[in-house]
Amino acid sequence: MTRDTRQKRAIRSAFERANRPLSPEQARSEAARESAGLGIATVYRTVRSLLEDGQLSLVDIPGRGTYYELAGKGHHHHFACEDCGAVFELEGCNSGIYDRLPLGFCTRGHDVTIFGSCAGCSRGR
Amino acid sequence: MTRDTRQKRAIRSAFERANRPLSPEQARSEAARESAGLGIATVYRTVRSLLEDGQLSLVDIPGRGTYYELAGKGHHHHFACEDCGAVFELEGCNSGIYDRLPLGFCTRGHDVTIFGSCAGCSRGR
DNA sequence: ATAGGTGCAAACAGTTTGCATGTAT
DNA sequence: ATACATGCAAACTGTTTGCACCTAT
Repeated sequence: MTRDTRQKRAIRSAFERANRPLSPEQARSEAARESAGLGIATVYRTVRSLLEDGQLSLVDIPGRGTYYELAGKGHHHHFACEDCGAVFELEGCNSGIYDRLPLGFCTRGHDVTIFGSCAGCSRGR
Repeated sequence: MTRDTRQKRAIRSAFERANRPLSPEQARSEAARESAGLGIATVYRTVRSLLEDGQLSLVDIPGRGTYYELAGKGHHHHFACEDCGAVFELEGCNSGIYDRLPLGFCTRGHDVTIFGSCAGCSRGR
């Protein structure tokens, strides 16, 4: 039902190569090195089907829009560098986060983004 | 330099009345009760100037876009109800969050959203 | 009177969809 | 051969901007 095309291979391997979240446009330009002329609509369609397949997961960075990353890495959060714009994965999660929920609320998940400067950008500041 | 208009009063008081974050469209329809025919562009312009003034702050809810709330409430986070769509403020912040930053990274802020069911929606489930 | 504010529509960015063509099966 | 996938352009949503008109000062 789903065909193995040059474009899909290129997109999947762009996410495998990058070990951090990519925006649709970043994914397109990375994947285009392997599949010239790749259209952005194909990226969106492929990303969506990989999402539904559980092969990718969605990463929403406040103020920066939607990124995607390889799924299956376990629960973790993200770091957005305010200097160079890159988004990184942070391992693990210290959740004292749920302690203060108001009465009657129940929780199904959470989302944490840390902002600052990455190692490359904070060096020499 | 900044004039006191019916529209601005209506928008500001919409945020004062709501004690939770509002999307631009929610703000428009709330404020329109006090200022009929209010245009969405005016909401965006007013919200932006209130932001710059420090009277509002921006709340980005992953997967749901941009909301705004009255500023000056101290550091806190948000809860997004997956059933009714409402966004709530949560008091305080349990930050063990920074413990795991990779070497060389430095932090300037963070953003936490909790997803689940609010008290109204989880009652009777 | 006049500068700043407003509503409308056009312009934009990001994302989705329709359609004719291309291609894996 | 055929059905799914692709690229392009049009459509959509959320947000911003230009402009003629309006209004607080």
